[in-house]
Amino acid sequence: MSDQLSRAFQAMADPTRRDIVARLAVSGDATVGEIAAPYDVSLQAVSKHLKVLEDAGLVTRSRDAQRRPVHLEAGVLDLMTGWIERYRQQAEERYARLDALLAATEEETLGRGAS
Amino acid sequence: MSDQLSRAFQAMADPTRRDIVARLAVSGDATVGEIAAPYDVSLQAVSKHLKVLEDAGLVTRSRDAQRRPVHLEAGVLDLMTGWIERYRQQAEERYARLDALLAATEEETLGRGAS
DNA sequence: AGCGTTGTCAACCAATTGGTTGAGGAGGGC
DNA sequence: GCCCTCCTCAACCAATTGGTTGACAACGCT
Repeated sequence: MSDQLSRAFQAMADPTRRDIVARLAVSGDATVGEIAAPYDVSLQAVSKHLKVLEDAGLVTRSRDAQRRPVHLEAGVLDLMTGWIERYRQQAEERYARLDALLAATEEETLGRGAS
Repeated sequence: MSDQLSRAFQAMADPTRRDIVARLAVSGDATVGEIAAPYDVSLQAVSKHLKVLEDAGLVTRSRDAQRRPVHLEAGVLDLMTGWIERYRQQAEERYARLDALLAATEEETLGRGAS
């Protein structure tokens, strides 16, 4: 689980963390306290979730006095969709080739049947 | 980790499982033995990985005598990219609004400065 | 019927995860 | 200077994960 893609997918595997990402996307930067407020867990637990998101590169934190505003970084999201889309496309191309092959075989069979 | 999206992201968080998905996308259906061959782990470990992928809906297995051909299902991949793209777009729209707001404020400030 | 091949199930193990509580550090406000 | 707010670090805990080995079920072949 050491590479970035693994950390990113791992981070997105938790509903709370996905929810945090969604809120940051919709509402923009927020402090840890604001992020933690809606959840029924300790602030420390949310802080851990943010650390997971940060280690995955999905989020950055700057310093503003004693506040630590959390900012969503879209780059890693693109990394994930890039990976997925790449292989989904490969699968589609393979299906297209398979269909073409089947169609060709079918045609050949029909041709022989007609001769 | 009970909902489908969580299971799907969790499944993709492991490099071995991602590699399996990639191979299925490129080369098409394969048996458990074929899938396990390149890896330096036991067949049982790979079987467990396939179970994770199956529980996530990323893969289906049919029965052909004692073989269990594994087939990639692209639907859940779309589910993942759909989620990600949705919120990435939300973030972009928010940035666009923010930029517009900043530009308007800047213009207003310049206008006042010139008066 | 017996054997080989293919794959799963079960029990176990070490490491990781997601949560808790308690302590403490970093900065502003009085 | 002292406190209050915001947040992180550390230690601990139960549950899950990714791996192992051993047993065995399903099926084709001869």
